[in-house]
Amino acid sequence: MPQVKKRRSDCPVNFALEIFGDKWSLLVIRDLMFMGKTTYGDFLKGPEGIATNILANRLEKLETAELIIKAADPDNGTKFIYSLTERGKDLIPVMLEIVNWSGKHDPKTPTPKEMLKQISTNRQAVINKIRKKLLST
Amino acid sequence: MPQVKKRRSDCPVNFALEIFGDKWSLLVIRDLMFMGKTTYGDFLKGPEGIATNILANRLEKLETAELIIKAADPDNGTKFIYSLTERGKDLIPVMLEIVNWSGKHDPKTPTPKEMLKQISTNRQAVINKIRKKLLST
DNA sequence: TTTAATTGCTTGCATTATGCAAGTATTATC
DNA sequence: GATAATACTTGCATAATGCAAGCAATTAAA
Repeated sequence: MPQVKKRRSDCPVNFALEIFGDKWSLLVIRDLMFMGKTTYGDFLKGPEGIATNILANRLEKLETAELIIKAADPDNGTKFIYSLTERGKDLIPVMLEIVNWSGKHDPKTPTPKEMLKQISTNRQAVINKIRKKLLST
Repeated sequence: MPQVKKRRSDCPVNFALEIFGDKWSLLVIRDLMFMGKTTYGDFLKGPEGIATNILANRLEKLETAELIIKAADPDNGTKFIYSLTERGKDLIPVMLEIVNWSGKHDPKTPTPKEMLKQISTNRQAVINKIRKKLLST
């Protein structure tokens, strides 16, 4: 009998946490969403220094949850291209609000004030722009 | 020398994850933000079944991060009242986007369709309403 | 056509975090 | 003074994470 871990509750906050409630998953999403990264090696190079086994584990979990999808690189047989699914792209608003919150409360935030203003006052346009950029990948 | 854990990066997503990037912290925030809960015992009763030591640990961390504040209950010397700080209340947009995302992608979500529509089309009003309710606590 | 490099992992093991059950400290109530 | 309520703390087992090394498949170089 395949042991499927039963969910702790049906609360929507809990639903989300059971998928990406850890210190690494959203960093992979960030790299795909904002940084133009697409490969295992790309993610590994991030400033936080994720371990190889943790990265492999998160990629697998995110793929199982259908937030990302893995495809062979047609130009390079040793590589795989990861990209966001529609479900993954639907996290753009969540991610932007997180960026906004940190921009407001972290004195060391690197996010330009102009960008924070755009997110606050022009939300939908910013979302559309990011989505559009992701289309072409 | 007090060992302060150095941050992994200055990325705003990482900043947020280092504060509430785990499976429990946002559930405490949820209880304070949406459920009208205010005490240790309240949080303990939640449907997810948080362990007593984990709850104590998260309350301490959230207080250290100044997302919540702990105060003696003037009416009951055995109780403490926890509440959201301004910084904590600023997570309302993040939480609403999470609820929205889960509402869209979890077929078992308990959030009424009407509420999801309100969050999508009337965001600021919903945020204001929740903020106002929290004022009176 | 072997040889080396690139890429994406897996494995083993130490450390840390989580989960569970039980116990303690403080204040309030009887 | 004894009991209850509330908010924790502690000890220990299990699980997750972190680190270093190794491996397998494909590509590029000699």
